[in-house]
Amino acid sequence: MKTTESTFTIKQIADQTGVSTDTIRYYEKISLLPRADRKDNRHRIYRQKDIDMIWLITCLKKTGMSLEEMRPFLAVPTDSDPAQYPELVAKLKNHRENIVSQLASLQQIIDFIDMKLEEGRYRRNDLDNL
Amino acid sequence: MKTTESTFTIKQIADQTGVSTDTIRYYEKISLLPRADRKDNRHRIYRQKDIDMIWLITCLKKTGMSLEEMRPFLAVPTDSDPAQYPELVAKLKNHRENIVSQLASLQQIIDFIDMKLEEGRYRRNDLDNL
DNA sequence: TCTTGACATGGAGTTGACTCCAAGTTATAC
DNA sequence: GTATAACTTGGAGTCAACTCCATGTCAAGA
Repeated sequence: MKTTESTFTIKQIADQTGVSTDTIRYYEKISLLPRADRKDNRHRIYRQKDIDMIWLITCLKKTGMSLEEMRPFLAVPTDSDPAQYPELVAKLKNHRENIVSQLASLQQIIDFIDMKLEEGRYRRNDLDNL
Repeated sequence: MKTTESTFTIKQIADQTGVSTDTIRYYEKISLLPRADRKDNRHRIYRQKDIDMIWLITCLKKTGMSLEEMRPFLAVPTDSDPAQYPELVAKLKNHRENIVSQLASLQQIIDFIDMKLEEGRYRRNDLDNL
């Protein structure tokens, strides 16, 4: 009872994800993305899971992860049992810690911004309170 | 009743902040940091506020902000009234929004990691739940 | 059939952010 | 007084991550 999954062109997923077609092809070239399926005319075709993967890349990028560092994360089959990949589990845990401490830093910056924005009466050593 | 503030060498603040001396000089060269005061022997001297500023740079960098983008943030005198800088207030508000949405994305990744780590029984379409 | 447009490929060029280097200065240790 | 170490400067080199370009293919419309 499998419904036919809708497919997209490279331009369409570029528009959807905000990542340029050149960049998507670049990600494929460096094997960050798997080689996309092709139509008879050699044009790439994409499915929802490809969009998810590009979204994950942009999201990890925002956390300061380099393309090289995120390779192992992208290599996990999305329907797999993580217990099968102990090294990856360690990496995930480690990056989780990085993100958590980053969250704390971000929160501090937001606090600083809020203080700057909302309280003109604090005139001294705002940065000290970071 | 002003106590003499302690000063540091470039090497010392490099060690304290985890930013290399070359990078600190580079930040000064591109005027991201103000020109540091010099001793008689032309060596740079730093104070606590300089360390705070470098800390702020690394923190903003982690939020995905480029060096160029953070210039206006660094230009605020730390003892100033933000109401005097309406453009900066707008930029701060805008970046605050960016960070908040980034926090949400990070939280989603953490949820994804936790799911991967803690629940081997979810075998299908984990990414769909992002 | 000819043109147009969206795609393909390989490779060169660009940009931001360092990172390294050579040559010079100054203070301290021997 | 000379060697060593810690700094100075200007500028060149490196690297990741694109971004652009020339050239070519293919399908559809006039």
